[in-house]
Amino acid sequence: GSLRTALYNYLFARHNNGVNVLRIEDTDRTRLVEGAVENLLRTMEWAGISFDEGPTQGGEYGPYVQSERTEIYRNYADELIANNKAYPCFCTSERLDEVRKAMQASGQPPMYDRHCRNLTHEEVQTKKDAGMPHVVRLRVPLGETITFNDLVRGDVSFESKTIDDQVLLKSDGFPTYHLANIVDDHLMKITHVIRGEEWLTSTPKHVLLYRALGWEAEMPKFAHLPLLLNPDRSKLSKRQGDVAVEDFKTQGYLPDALVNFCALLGFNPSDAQEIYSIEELIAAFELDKVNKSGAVFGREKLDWMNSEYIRSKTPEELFKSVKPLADNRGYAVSDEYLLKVIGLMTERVRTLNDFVDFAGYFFKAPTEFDEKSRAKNWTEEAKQRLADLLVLLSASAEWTHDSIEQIIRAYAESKDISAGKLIHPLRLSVSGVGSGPGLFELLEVLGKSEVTSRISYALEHLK
RNA sequence: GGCGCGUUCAUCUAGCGGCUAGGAUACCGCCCUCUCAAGGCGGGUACACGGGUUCGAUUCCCGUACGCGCUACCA
Repeated sequence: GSLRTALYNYLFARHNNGVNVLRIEDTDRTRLVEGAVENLLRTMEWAGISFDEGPTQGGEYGPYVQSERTEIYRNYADELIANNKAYPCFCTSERLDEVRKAMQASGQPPMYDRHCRNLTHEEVQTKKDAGMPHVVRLRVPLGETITFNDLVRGDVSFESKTIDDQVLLKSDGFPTYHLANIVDDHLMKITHVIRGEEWLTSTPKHVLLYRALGWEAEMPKFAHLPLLLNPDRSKLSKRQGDVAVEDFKTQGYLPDALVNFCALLGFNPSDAQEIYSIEELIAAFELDKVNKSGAVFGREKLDWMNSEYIRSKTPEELFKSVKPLADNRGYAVSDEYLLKVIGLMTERVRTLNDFVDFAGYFFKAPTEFDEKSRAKNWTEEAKQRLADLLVLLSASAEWTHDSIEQIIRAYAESKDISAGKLIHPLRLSVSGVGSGPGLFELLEVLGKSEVTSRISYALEHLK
């Protein structure tokens, strides 16, 4: 989901010759994860999403990491209090919990009861002097209708009485998302905020904040993207399978394919084309072509698209991605050999991993054999013929798919049987499975000595 | 519960008052064929429901149902 959001921001910025800004919103100290930023940066780079301003590239409006900007937020919080737009709140989280429970029990929406909203200066001072921890809350005006225009959804309205007196500054001195976001968007001269739909109901709070700070005129435009959904239509989450971007990488998906696929989840340039280069996506991207309803992240179409991208590449291009996978599995083969395997398998795989997982027989002689094919093809008669063929193949001076085919077809003709009667058992004996690339090509790539030894092994061990 | 957003094939979607409702994935069948894959051809499946507005609604309006999101000192 985050990848898709980042992608749309990127596409929108590039389409409009704008500036794509990366800001690290790390204001929750309880959820800090070691290396998360580096991981994010790596992921974005892999996906081909670049930024013009941010923690690594810098920019006019830095720092781009919120935890380095706490002073700024505190100053604005103070300003808001001074202007009576916000107020300190000394309620403990225990009290807040009780209030919420009580309201829920009586059928009320669980909101803050605004207990500290009207504290006098003296009361505030006394509590501060006593060292009581406090937060800063937005003084939400009562009885107003807040309307804003969303670039995806049109006008959206909320009644201010349904909006909580949002916490802006936490008791640890860090801002919440709401304060930090508005302050930074303003200071960094953000023109467009493109984010997930889960933020839609927070937006009136943000509008109120812009007003309270006197910035409403320069408020950015909002675009709330439809959510990406699990197959059960709940918000896409890691709890239901591997959906972190790194997981797709390790599962052998090409970044271009993932990006292409994600781009088309919620956006469509409105013709029949499915495969889009990033340049085409940038050229076609318009916010008003973005859908309003959530999209199920379906794996089948991604698989298809990935196979399309794989097929569009040459063996040489695929080599550098496949080689490490082969190495990882301990398959010590020459580059030349691996290149040939890739050539034979390209149109049969859906992911990069399939090159090595799906066709292990290229790297290791089979010791187990597909039962279905065995039952069907491994007859006494077939074994007899394979023994003959083994002799013929061993005697062959040439070893190309053409020469192999000639030998096999000639033998079939001499026995007055169809070539299939030889091909199927032969495939089973050398690959252990009943399907795969054309047999003659397969035998050529495997090489003469490997083929003859595998046939011998099968003849001896396969009953 | 409250508030908000949404609703075209199983899935991703096209459609922006008049179409036999189009494409893609998946699925099924046929062709090709040594198998698989690819490719070619063909097939089935959708406008949530009820009211309006209109000569005419998938399209505009209202309601209902359903789904999802938010409702934290998380983002």
